[in-house]
This record gives sequence, C-alpha cells and structure tokens, in this order.
Amino acid sequence: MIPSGNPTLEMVAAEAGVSRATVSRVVNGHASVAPEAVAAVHAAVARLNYVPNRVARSLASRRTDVIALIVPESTSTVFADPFFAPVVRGVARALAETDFTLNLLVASETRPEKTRRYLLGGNVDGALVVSHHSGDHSYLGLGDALPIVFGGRPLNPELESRHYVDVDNRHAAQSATEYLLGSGRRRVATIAGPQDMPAGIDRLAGWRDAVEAVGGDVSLAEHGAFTQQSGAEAVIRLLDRHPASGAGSASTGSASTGSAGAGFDALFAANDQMAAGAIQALRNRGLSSPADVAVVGFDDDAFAATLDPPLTTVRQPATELGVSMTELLVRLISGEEAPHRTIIPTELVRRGTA
Amino acid sequence: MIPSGNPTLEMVAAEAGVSRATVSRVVNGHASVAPEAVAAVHAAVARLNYVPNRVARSLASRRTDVIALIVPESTSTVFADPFFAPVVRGVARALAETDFTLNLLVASETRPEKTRRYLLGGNVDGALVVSHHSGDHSYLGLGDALPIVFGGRPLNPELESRHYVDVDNRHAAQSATEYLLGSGRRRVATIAGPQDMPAGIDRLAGWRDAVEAVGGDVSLAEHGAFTQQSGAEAVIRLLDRHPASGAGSASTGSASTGSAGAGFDALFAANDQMAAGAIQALRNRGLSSPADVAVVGFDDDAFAATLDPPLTTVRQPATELGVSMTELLVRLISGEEAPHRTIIPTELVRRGTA
DNA sequence: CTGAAAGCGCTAACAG
DNA sequence: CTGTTAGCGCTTTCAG
Repeated sequence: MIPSGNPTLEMVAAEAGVSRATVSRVVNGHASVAPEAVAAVHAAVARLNYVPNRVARSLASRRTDVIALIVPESTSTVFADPFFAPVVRGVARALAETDFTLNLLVASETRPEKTRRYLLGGNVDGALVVSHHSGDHSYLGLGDALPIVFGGRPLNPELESRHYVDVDNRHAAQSATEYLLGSGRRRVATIAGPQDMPAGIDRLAGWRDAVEAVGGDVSLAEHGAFTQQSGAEAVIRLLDRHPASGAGSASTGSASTGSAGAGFDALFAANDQMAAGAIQALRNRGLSSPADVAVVGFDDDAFAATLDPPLTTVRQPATELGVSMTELLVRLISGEEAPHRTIIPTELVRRGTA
Repeated sequence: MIPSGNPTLEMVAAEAGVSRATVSRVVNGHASVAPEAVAAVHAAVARLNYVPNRVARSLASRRTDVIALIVPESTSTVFADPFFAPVVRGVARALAETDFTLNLLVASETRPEKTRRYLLGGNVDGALVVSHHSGDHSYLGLGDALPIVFGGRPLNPELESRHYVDVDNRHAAQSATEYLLGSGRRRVATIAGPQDMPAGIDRLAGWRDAVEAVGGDVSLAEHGAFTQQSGAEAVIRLLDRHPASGAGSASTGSASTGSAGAGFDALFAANDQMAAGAIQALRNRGLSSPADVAVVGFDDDAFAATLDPPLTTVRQPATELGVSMTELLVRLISGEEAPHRTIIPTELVRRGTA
C-alpha cells in the first residue's frame, strides 16, 4: 500500500493495454466491449486495486448517485423520535436495490447556508426532507434546483407545489373518531396538537369532521404540545370545563372510587404521548379507560403497546413512508413525472383503550 | 430561476470583470486581493446567486470538507440505541465550528463494497466509525487510504494500530466494583457482556481485577447478551449456583417475603439493560436492591434514572466521545500527528441501588 | 495584486 | 467494437 493516491483510470488503461474510454466502458458496464478487453481490464483493475474516483466521475457525468436525507440538527430530538428510525430504515431499504448511496445530512440550524451550499454544490442528485416540524423554509428555494421530496404535508402553501408524501392525517383522525362514535360513545373529545404543524391541524380537522357529521359538540377540544405532560394538562382542562353532565354517559362498570365523572365518554388524542398523559391524568381523577373514557391515540409509537391497558391508536406506517419517499425521489431524479401528493394509508390498531 | 444549471465561476468572473483566478481567491477568502475586486466579485456573486460547485472544487483541490460517520445498516437498532444519539450530537457539535459537513453514511451490510467505494472514491476527507459491535472488519483496509477514527476499542488487534477513542471500560468496571466492595459488601458478583465485544471483555476484566485484589470469588460471574432478558436469566443462574451461604450477608432490612437469600450481596452488571433485568428477577425471588443485593450498572442509558429504585451506574460520556473522535479526525485530516489511543473518563453515578 | 495556463480523473460524443 | 478529443468547474502554480 503505497501512501500516494489511488490508481487512476489512466493507469488501468495502460496496465490493460487499452484506452481510457474502454476502461470506462467496462467499469460502467456499458455494452459492446470485446470479451478479451473486458477480461484484460478486470484483471488490471484487480491487480491495481482500482477504485473509481466518484468526484471526477460526478464532475464529468453530472450525476452523483447520492441522495441526501436531511435532518435538522436537533439531532438529539430526531434520533430520540420513535418515528424517525423506521423512516430511515425505509429509505435505506428502498435504496439498497438501487445504486444510490444514502447520505444522512445533519443540517446545522445555526449555519443553514452550509447545508444549502452542500445541496446546491452538486454533491447529491436529490434530497429527502423529513419535515416533522414546520420551520424548514430553508429548503423552499432548492426545489427548482434539485429534486426534493418532503415527508409530511408542507405547512407552507408554497410547498404544496412540491412533491411530498404523507399519511392522510385528516381522514385517519376522522375514522378514529367515527370508530369511537360507532362503538356507542356519544361525546368524543379531542386533545389536538399544535396548530402550527400540519399533523396538528389536520388531525383536529378530521376529528371535527366526524363530530360535526353527527351533530356533536365541537367545543370538546383542548390543545397540547404532543408531549405527555401537555396531554395530561389538556385533559384536566377538558374535565374542568366539562364535568359530568346530564348526558347519558356510558360510564357504568367503572371501578372508580370517588369519581366526579366526565362530560365526555371518549377521547381522541392527536398523538400517543398525549394519550398516555391523558389516561394517567384521568386515572388520577378516578376515571378509567376504556370504562369511563375510551381513548384512541395516533402514531402507534414504541410505547403505545406497552401502556396499561395497551393503547388503541392509529398506526402511521413510517417505514413505508421512507420507502415511498425514496421511490418517488428516484423517479424524479431519473426525469420521470410524478404526482406531487402521495398519501399512504393508516390503520387503526385496536387494543385495550377503545 | 432559469432551469438550466447554476452559474459557474466563469460567469461570475465575466460579470465582475476579473479573471476566474481572482473570483476563486475571493470566494475562498484568500488574502491579497484588491478591495475593489473583492467588492466587484461579491456583487457579481450576489447578482448571479452563485454557489460554488463543490464537486469541481473537490476534484481540483483534492479536498471535500466532508467527513463521514459510518453506521451499520442495522439502523433500526442503531437509532434505537440510546448510546448513539448523543454520539451524533457530539460529532455535530464539534463539526459546527469547522467548515466540515457531516455525512452520516448508512452502510449497507449486504453490499459493503458500496460503502467502500464511496469512502475510497474521494467523497470524504475522513471517516468516523462507531464500532459498538465487533463485525466491522470491512474498514480495516481503508485505514491507510483515508484517515479513520474508531469509537470504541477495536476488537481486532490489527486495529490497535488505528486511531480510536474509547472509555476505559476496564478501569471503570474495576472502580465500580471497588465502590461496591468499599461500601461493605463482601461478595460481588457480575453479569458480564458477550466476550466477543471489547466492552464485554474489558468490563469483565475490570471486575475481576477488583475482586482478585481483595481475594474474592471470581467464579461469581455469568454472561448475558446486553439485553434485559439475558440479565434476568444470568442472575437466576447466579442464584442457582450460589444460594444463600454461610457468608455474613448484608441482608438485614429486606422487606422480602419468603426470600431464599443469595450467595452474593452485590452485583456489577456490564450494562444497564442487564442490570434492570437482574433487579427484576431478584425481586421475583423476593430479593430487593439495594437491601439484599447492591447493584451497579454501566452506561447510564436513558432508562437508568427512571428505574425503581433509580439505578446506580457508570456513566459513559457519549457526547464527549463524539466530540473527541471528531477533533481527533480533524487533526488527522490536517496532517497532524495524534495519539492512537484516546481515553475519556467515566463517572460513577450514585443513585438508589448501591 | 492578478491573469494565463495547466490540470484534477473521468465521461461522452464522434469518428474510425 | 475502440481510440481520439473535448471538456465537467474549479484550484493553483507561475509569470507578470
């Protein structure tokens, strides 16, 4: 191993006794090269331990075979987010069958131009942006300089013209609510997410769709921040605002002690964390789930099934989201047309709380 | 936004009325350029919205300003690993102050050559390998073609000649055991990790060092697989092999019911997961911690503090590991000499179990 | 302080 | 089927 740089294509050409063009052809698997030439080149490649310089290839071919998955630098949060790992897995899986290499780019939030320049500097053929949060306006301008696929509906209307794949939060929320209504519950409350995130907005809208359809009470809503704590607080507010009313409640077999009852008999929480917090808070008030309040969450995160009772929730197929985003991006990179909006189906997972 | 490619340096030169060389100089902040020229170039850059092509720059300068953090494709596992997120955070933090861009490379385990070629193809200036597991022999050969820093002591002796940063598992384990011994416990058992991983090997060795120093019983060891389940099973085996003996046990205030007692009064588990499993299993046998068996874990993972009682453990400074690895790599890239072995200190976190 | 010229290693027409 | 010829966009001596 001589410390001096790697062998070049030119050296391989010399070694094999052919021209550089021929070497390039066989290395890239281009058709029509004499079998002998192919063999000679392969031999030379092996002998020299040649590895093509991708940078040079990129410059010449204007392709990189690399796609970037951009994650915000709040990496700690990102990696802790149970939703994220499966998405990455999906992306990696979809890419495994292609010749693309994945490039998880940790975008410095303090120096956004660093990322911008990287992306625009010809380092990647396309990018995937998982915009769990709303603040990624920085990628707005890149859209027409580089194929980009967003995960999650963009909040910014300008981005509606971009390509994105998402779950149908609104419809899923509506279905979950209808499920609650269909199981005999009369007053379905909701703990909505932040209204500056699409997931928060859409899930609330879906709940409202279902409630309005049956002439229900759309004031049974409080907001949380997608955290357990905020879920607990929200349900307390709900309880305070709507104590046990004359409404024919379904609470009968409750093992509750000095329960004050609740003015609602079902709850749709915009994510599992908040559902967990809510159930805990209800219990502290002597209300149990599902007996007093049936609860449905959203996400089916890693903890949903381990709660007691296990949480009934709307499962988001995160891996499929990753796969789907990737396939879409690859299609865009190869110049194909593709729909701007791709929706992947969710699924209600019935467990113990509803 | 004209769909045709980005403006080139040449166009900027024309726009600014200077040569390409001059544009290059000001763009790269090289000294000695006439103020007027600088201004003209900046103006042109802004007007044209010029972003340098990093690929071309790379080819010409033979630098990329990118470093890769390689993670095995068992991504699901990796991202789920509570140890991983802080390492990434550390890397990102250290890099934020430099001009390097981070490139988290998900290495396809089914197609290792893909990664190899990427690394050797001039895409990055150096690489970080977090070798939590032992199987990464694939990076062995890269060492003298590209600066690489390993996280965690390499298992393979050949790698000892590489650069790596690690915590001193052996010494930390020894200290933890000594702590147990120093708090009046006589018989300290251990649940060791797999003996094909450095962390498993070294932590066991450290425990033995301490036990032998006081003439203790080094047969009080069982092995686990770093999982909760395996920790529970290991402690059961320990219990079966060493039931309550005549040894003056420290078990006094135990609230245990029909406790059979244990032939050891302290336990050092090679990681927190196993410690958690062990405590659970002990409890099932009517033994409580710390009353009957004092327990110290290793890692201080995300769950350690939430156990009941909270787990006393050896904290691994994962973020610092990331920072340290990065600083080392950057130094290597700039051609500086650096020590092959860097050890970062651990810390015993005293909580409720010992 | 600045321009001219020569590549970095590879791909891609274009003739043969 | 294969060699020749031009570059890809930028950095970097080397003169001036």
